[in-house]
Amino acid sequence: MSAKKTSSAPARSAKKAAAPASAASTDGVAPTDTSAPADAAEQEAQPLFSELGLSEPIQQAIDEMGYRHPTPIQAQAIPYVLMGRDVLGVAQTGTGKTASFTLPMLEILSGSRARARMPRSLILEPTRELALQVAENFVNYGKHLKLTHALLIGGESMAEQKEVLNRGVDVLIATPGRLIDLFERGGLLLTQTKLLVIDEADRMLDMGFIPDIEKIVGMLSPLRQTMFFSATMAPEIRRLADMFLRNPKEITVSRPSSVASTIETGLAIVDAKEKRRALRKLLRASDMQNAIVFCNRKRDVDVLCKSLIKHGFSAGPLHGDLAQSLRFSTLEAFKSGELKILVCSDIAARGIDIGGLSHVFNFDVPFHAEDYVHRIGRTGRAGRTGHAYTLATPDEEALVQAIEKLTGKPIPRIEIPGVETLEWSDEPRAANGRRKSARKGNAAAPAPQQAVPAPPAVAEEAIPAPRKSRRAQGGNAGGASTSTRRDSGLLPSAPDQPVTGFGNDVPAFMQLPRREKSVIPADE
DNA sequence: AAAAAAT
Repeated sequence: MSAKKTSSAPARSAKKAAAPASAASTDGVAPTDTSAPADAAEQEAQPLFSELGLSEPIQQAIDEMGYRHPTPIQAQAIPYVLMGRDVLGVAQTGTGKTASFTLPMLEILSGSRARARMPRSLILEPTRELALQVAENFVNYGKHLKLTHALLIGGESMAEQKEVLNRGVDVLIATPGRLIDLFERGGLLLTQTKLLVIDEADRMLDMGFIPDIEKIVGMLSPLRQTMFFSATMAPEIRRLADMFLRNPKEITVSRPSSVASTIETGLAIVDAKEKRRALRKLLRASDMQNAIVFCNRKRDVDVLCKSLIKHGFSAGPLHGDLAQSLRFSTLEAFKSGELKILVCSDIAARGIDIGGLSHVFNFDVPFHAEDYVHRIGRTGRAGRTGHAYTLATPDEEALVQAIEKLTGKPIPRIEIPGVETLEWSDEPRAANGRRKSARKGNAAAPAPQQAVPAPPAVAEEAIPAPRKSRRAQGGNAGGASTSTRRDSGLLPSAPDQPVTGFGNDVPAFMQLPRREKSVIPADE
């Protein structure tokens, strides 16, 4: 999204506060070579939006937003989407991914009008914030078109959303939960939805949304065009793509800039009780424009944010337990520059695109190493130098090692003046407590299972046996009328299926419920 | 362990 991003920052700054317009590559497109000077001849060689086949109203909106050159994923994906092809995009936020589907979708949809309750296109996003971001994109690029959109997300009045749906929308942007909810209440028909976007598929997977997504895709016509985006192509994601897409054009774009070259990192080991003070020192020491501070827990977000405000910082909280209206207004205030510090959970670790972020602070070391990469990836975009500092406590060596192993390089240790720097502790720490319960589990598991009277092999065969015998009964010509009726209602068919195994004569002990669960001592 | 998403 470098073209989009770099020009969106000044656009915002015009509205509100000062975003540093220091970017060397202000008009930059291909982020692959950030060191190259913005040479005039080179610029000529870059593709132009006007060559992509978008119609006048859309082109005009692009012009007005100050973009001339598409990013690599935009240049590659837009023509294929316009052709009606499915697209599999391996790209993350920061590459211009969103516009690579919103622009051609607007083009395709601009031909006709929506009908009541039947959205013509659907975009699935993992978080509400991302859904809002996509909606903004539609508003911006679609301002010279008469297309309607609806944002279908949780935490907001359903009545209003239903109202909009009833009038008919061209674009439906949704998080999975609310969409399914509304569908099940009958407020929505997806049979006419011929364009589908599944965004951030890898994150949907992490968040356990895939069953929901499968359900939603099942509501759509198989005669649809699908665009599927993911930052990674793990085997599981590949499997999903194969399931949802037909003959897709696969487009892979690399990260806008390598993390290493544009992000200056640092890590300080401090006492847990000193973390808030250490963070304040860091915040005051750095020439910070705006910063995100990540915490691992929602309640720590609240506590830390309050503390920062008390110490005179311009800070606002963001996590999933806050009211939706507050989530959006806080994010807006941060984007506009009104708020300098966003204290948040991992809700904002991925995807959210905030231009010109100068600093990221990890108040806690993230539990998963990949989250570290996602978190610090919020800064150092578009060729600018970003800063990412992490506070660790002495017992978090393992977490930090995991990060350093993943990124392939150590995080330079830093000292914070006035705060004592500690060493990693060599105490076995929490592992002790866990080993205790593990031992308990290991010792408990085999013994009670052997205590179950029937050997497992027999017990498993015993399960289908009663069903078979009942089925055989139902097939009996002169069976009792009541049981015949009941059985014919319960059992699918094949009354003449041959009786196997024990037939009607099932030994009584085998019909007893299996007991092994109750045998395991409940001492946890 | 935590976070996200439906009420």
